[in-house]
Amino acid sequence: MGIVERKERQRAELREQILTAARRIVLDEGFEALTMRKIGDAIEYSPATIYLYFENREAIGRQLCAESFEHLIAYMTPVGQIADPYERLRGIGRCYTRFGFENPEEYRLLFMTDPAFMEALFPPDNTADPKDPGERAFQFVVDAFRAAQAAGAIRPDGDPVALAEMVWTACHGVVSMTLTCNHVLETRPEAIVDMLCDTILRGLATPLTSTVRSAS
Amino acid sequence: MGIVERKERQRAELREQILTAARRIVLDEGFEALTMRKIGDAIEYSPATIYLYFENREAIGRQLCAESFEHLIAYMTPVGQIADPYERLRGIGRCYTRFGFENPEEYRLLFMTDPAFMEALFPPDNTADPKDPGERAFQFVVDAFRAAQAAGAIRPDGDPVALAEMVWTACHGVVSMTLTCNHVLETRPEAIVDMLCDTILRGLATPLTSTVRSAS
DNA sequence: GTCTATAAATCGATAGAC
DNA sequence: GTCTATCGATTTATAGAC
Repeated sequence: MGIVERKERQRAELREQILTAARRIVLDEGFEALTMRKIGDAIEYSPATIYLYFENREAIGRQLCAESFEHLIAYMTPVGQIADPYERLRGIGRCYTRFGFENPEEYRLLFMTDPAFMEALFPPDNTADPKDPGERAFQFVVDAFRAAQAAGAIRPDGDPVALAEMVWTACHGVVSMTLTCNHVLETRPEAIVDMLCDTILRGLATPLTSTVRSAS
Repeated sequence: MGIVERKERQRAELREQILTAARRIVLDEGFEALTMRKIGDAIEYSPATIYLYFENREAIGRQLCAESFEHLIAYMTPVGQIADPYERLRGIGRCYTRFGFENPEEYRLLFMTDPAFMEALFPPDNTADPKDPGERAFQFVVDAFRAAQAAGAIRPDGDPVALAEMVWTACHGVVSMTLTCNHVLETRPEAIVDMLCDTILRGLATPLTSTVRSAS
């Protein structure tokens, strides 16, 4: 409880104020609308001061990105409670897309902006370090597929990693298309997601002999 | 062959030069890198001159967008030759995504930029005018689903429009995720597309009774 | 630690000379 | 029809006073 501690505390507080102001701007107007001047106005400090707390604008973006990723994970964690592997996979698709629909600017920042921020979440090279938050969350989906295969809910062939990337990209498509070209889709986005997950899971559950076309 | 005609010809030529220069910039560096100054430098005219041929930067973007859409349609038309409705649907997914992979900046301009350009392709309100190029191309996919249903290749229930939007958004997901976060996906994008189309079509072909879970 | 002031670089768009 | 010149408004980031 000395002077040094107080200074550190105050420094951390202002840093948090900067992030809070930046988060509000990004959530309201998108990342490209985030400027040092706006942050300075919001926290009632000169723009120059911000550079004493963050290297540059990108560093703020990276930090916001990491926090938004935690937000996404918070959306997904309840799915872990679902025992039925088939329903768990459906829940993953639903929760992931719901995060996007309900937090459009956060989703934009995470997955629709320059990949520079993503790289902070995923390993820069192919280390696949399980400590990376992105890798950890993705592994959750992979495990769900593995469990579904083990339980016989879906076909045992097929690389779980590839399957996870397949549903991830497909779900991303519904969200990103909805966010970019809102009024173009005639069908309700949530209905598309449900149809998509159902169709994919049914396609994976199908015994190979039951398809209409067997050859040619 | 009078003076008036020559002037009109020259005017059209310069207009085309502007578009060619703009197209090259957008294809190389993306739409946000397109500036009137760069165009002026490229065609060796003052930036001010460009405003005599296009209202503003957005008008150039709209024109480029329309041309890129024709490019996309050129990728898709060969699929019309495929008689087998099941294979035609697979071909649609493959050709659509191939356009995106091979023409990333055009794809970005069409489907990953401000919706202002899309609106030039799709009806501004819900008129669904079949003359709109976007509506026309989308109808092509809808018709493919209708044909597949009629031929018994996929289940007869399910709105063809919703099905078309489902595969469209799913394919869009693979392309946009690949373009935005290239190195994040472990699986080859083309492999994801194939797996996705196969799985979806198999899911649609499945008789309802053959799924693993029948109730609960 | 914070500020003012400013550098240095953009940009879109326009007025007016020629 | 084209140009020069410029307005006016951005931006990020920094130098240096206090």
